[in-house]
Amino acid sequence: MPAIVDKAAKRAEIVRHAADVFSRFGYNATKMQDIANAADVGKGTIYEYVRTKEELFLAVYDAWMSAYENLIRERVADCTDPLAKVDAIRNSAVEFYTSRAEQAPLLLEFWAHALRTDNPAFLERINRTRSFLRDLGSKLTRELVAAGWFTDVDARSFADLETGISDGIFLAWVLEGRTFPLQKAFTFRQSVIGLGLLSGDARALLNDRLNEKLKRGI
Amino acid sequence: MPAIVDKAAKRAEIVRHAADVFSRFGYNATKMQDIANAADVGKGTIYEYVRTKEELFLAVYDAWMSAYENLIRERVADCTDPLAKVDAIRNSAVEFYTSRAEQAPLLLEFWAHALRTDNPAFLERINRTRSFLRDLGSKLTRELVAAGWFTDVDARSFADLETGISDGIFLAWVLEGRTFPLQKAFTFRQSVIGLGLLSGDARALLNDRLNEKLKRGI
Amino acid sequence: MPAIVDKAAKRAEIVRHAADVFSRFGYNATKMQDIANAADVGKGTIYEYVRTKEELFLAVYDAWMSAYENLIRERVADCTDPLAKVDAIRNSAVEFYTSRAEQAPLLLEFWAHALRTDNPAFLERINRTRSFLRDLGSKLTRELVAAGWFTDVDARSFADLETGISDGIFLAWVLEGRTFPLQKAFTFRQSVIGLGLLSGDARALLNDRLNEKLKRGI
Amino acid sequence: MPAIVDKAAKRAEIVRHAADVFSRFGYNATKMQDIANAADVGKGTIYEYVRTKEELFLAVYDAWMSAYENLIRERVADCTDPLAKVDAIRNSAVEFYTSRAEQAPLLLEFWAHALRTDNPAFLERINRTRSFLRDLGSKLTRELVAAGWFTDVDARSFADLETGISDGIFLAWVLEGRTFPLQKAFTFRQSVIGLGLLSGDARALLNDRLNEKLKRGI
DNA sequence: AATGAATGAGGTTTCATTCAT
DNA sequence: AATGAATGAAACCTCATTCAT
Repeated sequence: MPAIVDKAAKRAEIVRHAADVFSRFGYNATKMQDIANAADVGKGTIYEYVRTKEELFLAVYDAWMSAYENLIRERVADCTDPLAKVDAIRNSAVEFYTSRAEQAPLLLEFWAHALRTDNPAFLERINRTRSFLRDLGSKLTRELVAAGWFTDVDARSFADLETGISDGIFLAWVLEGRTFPLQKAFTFRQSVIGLGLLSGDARALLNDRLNEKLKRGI
Repeated sequence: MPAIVDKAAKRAEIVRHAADVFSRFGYNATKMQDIANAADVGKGTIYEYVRTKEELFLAVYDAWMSAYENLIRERVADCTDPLAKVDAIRNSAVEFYTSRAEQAPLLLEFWAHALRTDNPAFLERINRTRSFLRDLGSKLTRELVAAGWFTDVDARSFADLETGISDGIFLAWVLEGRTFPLQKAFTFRQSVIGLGLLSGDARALLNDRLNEKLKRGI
Repeated sequence: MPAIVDKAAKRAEIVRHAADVFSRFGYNATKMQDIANAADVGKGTIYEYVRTKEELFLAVYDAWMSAYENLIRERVADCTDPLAKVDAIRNSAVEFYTSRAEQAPLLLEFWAHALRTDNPAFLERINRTRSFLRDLGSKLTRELVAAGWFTDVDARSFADLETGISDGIFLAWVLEGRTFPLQKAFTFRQSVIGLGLLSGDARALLNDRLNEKLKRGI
Repeated sequence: MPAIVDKAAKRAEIVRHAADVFSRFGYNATKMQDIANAADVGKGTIYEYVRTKEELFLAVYDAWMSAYENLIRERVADCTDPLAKVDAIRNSAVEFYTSRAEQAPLLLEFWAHALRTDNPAFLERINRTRSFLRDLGSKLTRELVAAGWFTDVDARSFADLETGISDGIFLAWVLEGRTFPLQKAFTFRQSVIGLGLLSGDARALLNDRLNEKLKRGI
């Protein structure tokens, strides 16, 4: 009886180990041999599942971002209330990055690499997630505006701003050695943003609590 | 009589050319020979002014960030009004990054590199600028609060958030191929943030204009 | 079924070619590419069997000295008479060096290198052969004293002196461009030494023959 | 008034410092800059007195060997008795090498280099000292034979053997890290040789003392 | 399918030497 | 005479990828 594992499963296994090694040593310092050792396969075997080291790098990023998107999708699907969806997205981001704290620097390497390689698949994959977040954010923003929670705002611009802010906080978190709690930074940010966008009625309801958070800081 | 150009000037000259070549091809793809050619010196000459390729990379970043800090310092010094200072900082950032659009991807590479190299000077240099921005931002935030423009807010947290947002917008701008005007993104961001932090009086004064901007988007 | 040539055999093959090239051009002038060409393998292949050029140099010396020790061991094992053993050792040395005349200068380079490198393995390897010769020489000297051939002499000191003399003659031979027959120098040396150590009885037996040789010279 | 030091004196000064640095680091590891620093002159200045690094190496060796020859010449000139001259030569060698123990490894490097370089001046310089020793030794041997101290022996062969033995002992001394007293090894060697060459009458005179030394060893 | 031996292009850095001042 | 800035040839070693088994 042949082994039941199919090609896709073995590829995923290799990618998983590659993620591990890349995370630890960085893309450049990682040798294909290291990955082969980690995955407990021969060096040549990797090339049965992946064309180049670069493709492996892309596969690692793809796996992460797919997991990220799925996490958000699931969490958001569990909510009916748009405000709860906002919380779900924020929490997903915090959880995801926190749980992958060790891998975080690799994301920066990935972005840097994407800007230099000839292979367009890198920027494409990055933008797939950006689109996902932009569409989700836009839709949600429109819901919040429609529900009267938000001032009338350009949904697309606001969604992009939100994504940018998340990335910026993440960047600071990585560059400062992950020395502050991501959770708090995201909460603080939400207070600042929320207070700005809240309509008169919503503001009357939440003003005190948000102002208190602003004052307290991270 | 000594030569007219001193060592420091020649070093700066080499760094200038290195910045050029690094920007075009990226750190890894750039060969020392390329830089030597660009600077019209022998390959060995570079090593009279710089110990390693890495040190040259650091020197390039240092030159940029020093210029960036000086630009902000000068612009801010020209203002008396705290709100004008806020504009000055924002404009400095926009101008700086816009004028160095071609070099922008290199900044990402630098950050990625800083997280992987053993040389602590990289993260140290990064954090020098972060500290500068944090201190300046904190001071300004406190002025704005004291002047009654801002709600009472934790100055340090807010300054960090602002820096993070700027970086995040910059990141999006770079990753999306600099296809949107940085200026507009910064302005939109300021509207969102401003609206949130404005006190009642300030809000009454500016509400309509800011709301209009929020609605318009980038 | 595995390949017929195992790693050790291929390594030995590479070392053999390295010995060749090193001998011809010297350690410093030899490029790894030269060795690769000689061995008809890729440059990288060498590094599959050897970590550095230095290690290759050591391997060459090790191969030679191991062969040298083995030659002496075998020749001595074939003798029962202690005087025959003395001849066997002398002849081994002469044969070995004569058959490797072209390689001789490399031995000097090896010694010089051993004194400068940080790698202690070089001096260790040298001293392994020295110990071998010292032990063998000491044992033989004691046999000759016991058998009444030699005056009572400190065996260890004498063995060391003998090794030193051999090296000295070898050195002269190399530095003078191998222009005199090693064989004759060794024989002359033995006459001088022999005459000195021979006990009264032994001297009476051999005096005329040895004196004749002394008078004749090399 | 110009400085009184002439070119030759300054050259000697540079060579002196070069000897120092070469001795410490070895020929290859020594950089011209190191020598310039040690001599407290500019790098270019060295080239006013010496054509190449190799020539400097030769000059260092030449200075040493000239001093060595002169030492022997003077010591021998002080003796009338041929046996005293033998002692003088031996003592000169021991003193010279002992006083330059730190420089000893460089001699090996010099020999190795001489065998590889295209420049014939290296081997020529080596052989000048060898000739000096050979001539001196031959002459002395003939004196000792004539005076009845030595058995009739081929003077040239014996002188060469003696030089070889000295070099061999020196070699052992260097390779074993100068861990034994050169003096004792030379004395022991003389006992062995002396006992062999001494004529019947001389032997009768010295036999007991030499045999005692043989038994004692180094 | 799995392997790992073989490959060789590629790049940073060193350092002896030159020469304009 | 003295200098030291400039030079560029030179060489070790790495490592992604291939391919015969």
